[in-house]
Amino acid sequence: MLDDRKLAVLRAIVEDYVSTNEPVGSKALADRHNLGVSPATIRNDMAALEEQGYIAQPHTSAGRVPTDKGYRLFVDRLSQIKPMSGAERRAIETFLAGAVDLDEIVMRTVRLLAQLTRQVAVVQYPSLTRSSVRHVEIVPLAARRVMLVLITNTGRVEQRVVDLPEEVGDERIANLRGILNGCLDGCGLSSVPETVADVPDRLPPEDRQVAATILSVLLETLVERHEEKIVFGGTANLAAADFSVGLRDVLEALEEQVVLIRLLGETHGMSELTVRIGSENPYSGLRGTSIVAAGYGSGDKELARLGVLGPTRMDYPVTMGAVRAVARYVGQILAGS
Amino acid sequence: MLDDRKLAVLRAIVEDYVSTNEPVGSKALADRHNLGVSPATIRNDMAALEEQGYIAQPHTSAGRVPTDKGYRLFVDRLSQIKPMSGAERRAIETFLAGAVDLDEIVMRTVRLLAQLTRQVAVVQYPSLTRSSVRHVEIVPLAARRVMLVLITNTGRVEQRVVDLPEEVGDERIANLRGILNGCLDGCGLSSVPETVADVPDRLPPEDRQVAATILSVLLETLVERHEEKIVFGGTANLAAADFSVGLRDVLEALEEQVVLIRLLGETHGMSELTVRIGSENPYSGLRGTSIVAAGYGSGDKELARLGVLGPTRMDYPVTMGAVRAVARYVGQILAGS
DNA sequence: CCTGGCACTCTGTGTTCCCGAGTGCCAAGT
DNA sequence: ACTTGGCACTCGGGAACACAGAGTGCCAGG
Repeated sequence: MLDDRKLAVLRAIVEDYVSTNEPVGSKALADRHNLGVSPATIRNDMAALEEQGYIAQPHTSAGRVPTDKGYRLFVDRLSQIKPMSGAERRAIETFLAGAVDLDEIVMRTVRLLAQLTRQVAVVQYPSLTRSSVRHVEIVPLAARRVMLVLITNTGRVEQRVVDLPEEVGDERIANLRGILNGCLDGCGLSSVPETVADVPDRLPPEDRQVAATILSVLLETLVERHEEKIVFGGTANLAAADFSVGLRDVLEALEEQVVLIRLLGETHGMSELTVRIGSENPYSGLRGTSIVAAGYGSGDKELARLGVLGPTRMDYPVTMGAVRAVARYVGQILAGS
Repeated sequence: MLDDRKLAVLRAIVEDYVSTNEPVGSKALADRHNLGVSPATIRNDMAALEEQGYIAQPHTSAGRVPTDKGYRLFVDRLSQIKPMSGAERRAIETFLAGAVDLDEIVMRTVRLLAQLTRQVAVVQYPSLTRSSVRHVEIVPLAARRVMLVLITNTGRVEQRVVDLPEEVGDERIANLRGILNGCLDGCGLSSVPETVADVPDRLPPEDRQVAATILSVLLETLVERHEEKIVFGGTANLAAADFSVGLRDVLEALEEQVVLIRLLGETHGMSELTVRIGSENPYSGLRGTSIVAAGYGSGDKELARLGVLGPTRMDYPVTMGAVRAVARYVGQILAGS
């Protein structure tokens, strides 16, 4: 059905179209790639490819353009991820290593991805639910007010101010803090609720009310922040890539956390690249854009995802290489800090 | 030089141009506003206004368009800030009040501003340098590693991991924490360096090395984060306002923290609105855009600034009203939390 | 099954033309 | 002295049109 030459033609079409941004005709193909056959033959192949929906012509008697289906085949079978050069790798490593805290790691990652791919970068903060407790701190602020600080093993810090029902002295706070850290240290965040369930019972009766208040805020924090935090950058690259579809929709989508999360997609296993091409992706405003995403994490646990978003007409091999490389290095940095 | 009627004509031109986005001619002016004079008279006035640089015509025999100078005069003398309606105020208040921590306050403020003004919103985090210490926490993470957490009175939290030169037991940490909080509580961040200068001397000799390490990180945090944090949102509104100048430049400027900071401008006193029109602003990529900014803070101290950025052709009275209102409410929320 | 040739079909571009909005100026009116 | 109507002029932008060029599909011959 699709012999090797037809596939080669498709590959050539994708590559040329990506680099020239113009519909590509049979003659140009014969010239620029040495396929060893004449334009007429290529035309026949193109007719077959079009027949099966891999390419299309914008108007009669214009060159051909890959369809989403065509890109899909290209990504799955015709292209090879282009690895980063040694110099690039070192640059990535040193750039990321300069970060002092999680916020900065994430921020730098966004910049790096945007710059490497010349596209919009999207990075999700390491998931709260999949990480574990490193420390819980209760800081007295006023007589009846404390600040609850939760530090995870990924370096993420959540803080919340809690108003207490009564005045509580420092030593009682210290006691509660000790108990909490005792039972929560290293505890996976998803199992925090059951772990702390019996804490009030272990306290003297007069402290239970206070403990319950603090615990409820703690649990609330976990739940509310299940809504994962995502940042993006490099939108200036959108303006350069003259978008077929209005980029207003794209910008709107980017500002919708919910959409963004769904875009990065479900977990598909560590360092596994997910590519969503044009209409494959779940949000209608993003027809005409593709997403290349990967999971990252420390060790073998995927903590979150990152990726880039760009026009369907993008250089997939290079983009995929960059995303994969960045995902790996971020994982390393995270594990090392 | 500029009698009342000429000013009225200028005002009418600005208003019409803002609402229609088309050069406005003498006839249209006479029709839409009852200036009580004929188009011919208006033409004379327009000639005078053009002579003095308040308006210009894009091409010969087209209508007139306000120049930056024209907008400036309009803002300074011809317009009145449009206050928010009661309903809008209540909406702002409740929307902001729902935030649980500083990050969320800032994020919500950005959304709010963007939505109210249909422009790009820019919000600076409350300045570290102008706020004061609420609490310093030192959390042991491992034998030779602690996390330093700095909480300011504006709710901002900075954390940093510190590697210690030697193992330090919990009680020594607690001691240091006590001393730090004792002398830093309520201390303005800018005076932290001198305040902690003598802390090592007050410690037993064996702790001095550790204290010095921690203090140096603390000071470093203050300095590094002097680079203020700024977030923005509502870029989708840029696409709607068909920008004369390429919006690529605008997006680029927005992603440059440094530029953004300069855009919001210097302190001009609390709740004072700063308007930068087109070429008045310091970054060449933003010709054709105006910035409306205001300071906000709790009490009478300006902590940071916020504002919006949009095309020069914007509805200044409404925008200024929205920015001022939001700045006030954010200040209130901040003071109350 | 490949290839060269050929007729056909479009799009995009350049040209021309013309309409209309808007101006500047002038002379007359108040 | 200012306002007003009249008038000639200018220029941008849209419509109509023609045309070159790129690209295609098909066919007959190798």
